[in-house]
Amino acid sequence: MKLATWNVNSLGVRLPQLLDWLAAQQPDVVVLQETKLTDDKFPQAEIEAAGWRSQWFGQKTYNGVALLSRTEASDVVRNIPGFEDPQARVIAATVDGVRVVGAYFPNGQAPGSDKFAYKMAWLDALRLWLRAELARHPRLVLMGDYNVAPEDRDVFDPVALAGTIHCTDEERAHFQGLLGLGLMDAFRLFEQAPRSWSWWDYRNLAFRKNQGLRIDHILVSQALQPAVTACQVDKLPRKNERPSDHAPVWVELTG
DNA sequence: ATGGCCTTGGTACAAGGA
Repeated sequence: MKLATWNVNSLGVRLPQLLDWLAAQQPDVVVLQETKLTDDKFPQAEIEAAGWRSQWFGQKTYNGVALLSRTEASDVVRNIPGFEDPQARVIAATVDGVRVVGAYFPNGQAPGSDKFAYKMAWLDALRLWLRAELARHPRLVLMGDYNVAPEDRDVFDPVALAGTIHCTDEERAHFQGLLGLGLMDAFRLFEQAPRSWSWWDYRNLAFRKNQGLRIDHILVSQALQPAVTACQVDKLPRKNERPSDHAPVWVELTG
């Protein structure tokens, strides 16, 4: 079973690239972030014609998430239950016995800002909800755009970017809090090339210079960890014409 | 050359992203 996450930075713009990638990679489950589409604009017909079912949850201009699957998804949840949020950031469902949580974590803009405070509150709510979700569904995967670089080795210039957004101690403590629920960073279960990133700024020739951050993650529950056989960032779509600034990340599970 | 952005809404350029 192959599960993937990709921040497409506008599904309206990136749909052809998504369909190409689905055809090439044949994932069983994909979560998307930053679809930037209201629900009436979601391209369900095109995705279904390619062979994937869809669940989606969007809004105008900003945010928006979706969950695509080969088989039908059940028990779909949109956003964090009990956390009032005008922003469409979470979609969760059960697919083939795995609880899949797809999330677009808030950016946070800058430490000390209102948006940073929202990010912290959102992260608190996410962790509380996931604790209960894990009790109900031991086989769980949390994947998406976390907007957190967990360690210095996930940052192209950790000295220059120390304490800046994605790299603050508060954000990293929240990431550790998720690990504290019994989740594992699937990417770090395997030997990886140094300077592996999932996002490169559109500016400054960042992709060509490989100056990026690893902020898109796949965390797997303890019950699933023995089943994980591979986890990789697929840099190829970042080389497309008009790419998303994020690359997809995927994980392979046996069974 | 030692730096160079992209998307949306809306039709100029501000806001947001990371």
